[in-house]
Amino acid sequence: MMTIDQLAKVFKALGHPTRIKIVEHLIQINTCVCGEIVDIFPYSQSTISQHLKLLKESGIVCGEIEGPKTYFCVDKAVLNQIKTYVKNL
Amino acid sequence: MMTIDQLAKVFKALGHPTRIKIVEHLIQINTCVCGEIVDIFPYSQSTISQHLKLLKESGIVCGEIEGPKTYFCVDKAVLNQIKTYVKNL
DNA sequence: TTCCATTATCGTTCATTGGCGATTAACGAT
DNA sequence: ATCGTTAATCGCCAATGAACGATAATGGAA
Repeated sequence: MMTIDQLAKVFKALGHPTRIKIVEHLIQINTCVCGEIVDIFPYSQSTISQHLKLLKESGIVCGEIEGPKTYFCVDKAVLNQIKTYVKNL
Repeated sequence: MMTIDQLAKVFKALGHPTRIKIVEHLIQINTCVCGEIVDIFPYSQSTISQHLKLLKESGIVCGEIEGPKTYFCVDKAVLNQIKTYVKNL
């Protein structure tokens, strides 16, 4: 089970339109690199990188460094815990 | 359907442990006044009032003024929309 | 090894948040 | 009409967030 603090962190991470859209995109295409997200959104590379960092720190997203690239994806386990929590509210 | 911005607002409102607990409490007891919440949490009346204001502005909570008191409750319609959204993620 | 591509981090700026005490506003009861 | 109860608002402060450009760091390719 997630603690309230962990839950709050994830909700906080989702509390920004751009980050919601990033998560939706990650779910759709399963995995992608930072640059691809930068291309989609009208924000600078550093801003997107910062959003991804927040999402990672909350646990909802994980990133695997592979060479010079980092592959980001949604952590299904965490997502499922969020789903379960919200369902039982 | 809710817009991404509305969703983000609700998630942001839930992005604080105290506010999550307030919402959980409101769901359990259906409706209650501000003072009752102040009694439960170790924060001042003004702080709790501010949290409730944020929750109201996000739409997840509504408050009905009745005399000197305000009765707060969770907006089931909004909650259900959140549930639906999260389920379909 | 030198260059390019990719991402992370730093430093800055402005706005927002979270907490508090004090004050104000609104209403009921005396 | 005054007083007590209840909640909202104000002003303050320290901390965090969101955006940016610039810089650093890493690894592949030439």
